[in-house]
Order: sequence, then C-alpha cells, then structure tokens
Amino acid sequence: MTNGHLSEVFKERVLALVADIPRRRVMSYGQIAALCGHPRAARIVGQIAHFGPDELPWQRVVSARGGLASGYYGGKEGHKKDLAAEGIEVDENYQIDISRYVWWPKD
DNA sequence: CGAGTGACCGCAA
DNA sequence: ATTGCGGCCACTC
Repeated sequence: MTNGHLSEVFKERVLALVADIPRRRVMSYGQIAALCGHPRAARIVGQIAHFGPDELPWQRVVSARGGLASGYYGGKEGHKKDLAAEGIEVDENYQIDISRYVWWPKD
C-alpha cells in the first residue's frame, strides 16, 4: 500500500465524518483529524475543506478555539451567515463558543 | 524533484 | 495576551 492511498482513506473518513455532524453542532479541524487517525493533521482537513465537495456541511467545521474560516466561500461573513442560519450564535469577531456547540460522534 | 503555501493545533518563551 | 515554531500532507509553481 502506498502512503498516498492511506491519505485517500483519511480523506474519505473526513468526508464521512463531516457529513455526519448534526445540525446546530460543530467540530474542529484538529478534532476531525484525530478521529480519522491523524492527530496532528488539522491542516489537511483544511485542505480537504477547501477542495472538497460543496454539499457537505462545512459551516459546522471551525477552528479549535471557535474561530471561523477566512477561506470559506464568502469569507468569514459567509461562514457566519451559514452558522447563524442554523441558530448558532456568532459574535462580532467571527467567533463562537465552541464548548457550547462541539459535537463528538457518540453524543 | 525541491520549495513554498495553507479553511490548523499545541506548546514554548 | 501575543508571537514563533514544528508537525501534518495536498497542491501549485
């Protein structure tokens, strides 16, 4: 097996996990990376988010401290709008209280 | 093939 | 509180 293939598996896991995040809940890039077997590959999740399929709920993926994504379609403003649409509070600094919305698969 | 970049993260100073 | 750095690895010159 090539390591390239393993990465593809990682990617599939990330996509599946993101697709499972419930409405009004969020996960961080690092959290997703860890659950998919690469504890320190948060950046890769960011890459996947950037190049990945638009139909997944990427608005439910935020940074570990609740920061929104500048590279989101429409920038942080667009991200904020999509989060607000599901009832998630975003402050004027484009941040959320992650402890209030974070989701772990077992919940 | 090498180097730089990035929707990140945790730790150190 | 702020800044810097190494690590992860796909993608683009």
